[in-house]
Amino acid sequence: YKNPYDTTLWFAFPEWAYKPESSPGSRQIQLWHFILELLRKEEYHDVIAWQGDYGEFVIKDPDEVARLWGARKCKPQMNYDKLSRALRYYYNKRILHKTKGKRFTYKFNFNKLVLVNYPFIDMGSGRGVPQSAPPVPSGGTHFRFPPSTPSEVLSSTEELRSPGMFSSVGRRMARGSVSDCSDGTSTNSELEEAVGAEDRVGGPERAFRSLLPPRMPHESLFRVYGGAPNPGLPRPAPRVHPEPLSPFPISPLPGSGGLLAPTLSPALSMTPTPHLSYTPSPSMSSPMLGSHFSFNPEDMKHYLQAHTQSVYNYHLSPRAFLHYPNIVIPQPHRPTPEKPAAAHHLHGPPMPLSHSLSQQPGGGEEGHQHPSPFKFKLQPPPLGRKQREAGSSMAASSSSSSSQSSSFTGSSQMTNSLLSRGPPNIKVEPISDIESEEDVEVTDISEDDEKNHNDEDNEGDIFTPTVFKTPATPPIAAPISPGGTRCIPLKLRFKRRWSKDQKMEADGERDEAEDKKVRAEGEEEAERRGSERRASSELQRATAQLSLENSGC
DNA sequence: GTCGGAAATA
DNA sequence: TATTTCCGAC
Repeated sequence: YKNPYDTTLWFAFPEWAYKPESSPGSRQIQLWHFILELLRKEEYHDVIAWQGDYGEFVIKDPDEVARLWGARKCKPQMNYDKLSRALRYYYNKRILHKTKGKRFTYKFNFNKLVLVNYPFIDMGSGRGVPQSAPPVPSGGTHFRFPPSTPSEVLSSTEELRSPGMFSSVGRRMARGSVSDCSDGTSTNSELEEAVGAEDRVGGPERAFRSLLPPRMPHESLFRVYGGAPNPGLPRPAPRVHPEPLSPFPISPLPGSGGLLAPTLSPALSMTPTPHLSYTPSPSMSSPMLGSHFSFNPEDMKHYLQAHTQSVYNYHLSPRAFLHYPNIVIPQPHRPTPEKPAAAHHLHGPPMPLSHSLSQQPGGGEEGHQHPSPFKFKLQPPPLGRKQREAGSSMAASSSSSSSQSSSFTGSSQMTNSLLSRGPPNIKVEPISDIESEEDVEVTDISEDDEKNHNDEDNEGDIFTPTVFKTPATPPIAAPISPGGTRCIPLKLRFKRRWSKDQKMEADGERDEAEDKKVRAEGEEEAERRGSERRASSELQRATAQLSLENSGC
């Protein structure tokens, strides 16, 4: 799958990230996205709401949730039994786990998942928000799902147009987003009903508010995630009004940033280099988002605090913190000369750690030349199931480490291994540790572990922020590729690294994905300009297509 | 209520 | 691939 809108910006992301399915606003919304969507809307608080611990939510009205889900998926026969089965599948993926002893209560493994991808997500909009919910968890990588579908784009567009406003119409639409069959076929009636009920529930403010984490000052949040790498640079003031319609306050859509105002994006224009490395998606740089991450001390401070809190909340081991400082924004080794300078600015916020980053301090990669404390690394695409299986077998046979790496850390380890694999095995923490730390509430860790070891890596870790998983002792590995990476263009480097990994991992699919990435990267540079220009047209196109997509069930 | 295997589905 | 569907077990 390729992002039709902007090939340049997503070079660094794993293939899966670009799949429409991974995109919150996409037509093929995934259940967890949907749940998140409901959770952040006040209208549905009677049906499902955050409760208890950070990331924990209760389905107050299972039937209703099922109905909504069924409506969204155009599965009128949906019921809680089925929905819950789908939820249970998330256990293995580590997207969620069950809170034992509490009926209809589940908990997101935000640390690995949502936070990273949706740093802005509202964990408890207001009431009942788990204090523990780390508002800015990972901050991570700024990774955002690229807008894959026109619908997403549309939503983003709408956000711009009517930010924060909830007219009845708006609400309806919002609702529609939640449970919309798109073409309004059979499920509409239900939707309508719900809408009516919901309408009164929350005003615009609420919706708005809900976007922000309860404890995080808006300012800090926005800033934190802002895309302006340079503190000194002017930040686009525009603050985005998160749209209630979209599940995520800031949609990752390129549409928002890349499409709408690509040129404006600070990241792009101002810091070409960094943006390559650390700005995975256009959204980050998008001005409209207004949420640009800045690395200035204040922001960093906020960010760190938030993150720290979240870590503690998760019962993560302090080790996690150790890595923060190490996180570095990946400096794209762009052949470009400017890069170094830009790199400095980015101190990374303690970013997130997320999948895209690596924790290696020394990473040798690049960034290190600079004092900048943070480094980012790109995470390789998650292994596919095929790979998993294959990998497991391979791993078992080929390397001891592989098993662990594959299973457990997907992100962190993978990253390490792939990107900076000096030493072939980078392993780090035993899975058990990790899990215990991560899954604070998980009841069946043991079970999880077993299963997860295999599955986990692939899927669960996909979302996992590296930081959390970061091994206490990151492999210091080989920061630099044998070939004197520094001089080598980013593209080549990645390619080489990946190639290496591939060889080691022998992964067919993955390879392809990686190759694509590589290409994307390459293209990126070449096309970047074009893409920006293209963006507007793309947007239009996307919008136009929206109608088509909406017709579906 | 919850779990998870198995097969079907798109 | 991500559920959806069905269902037996605890």
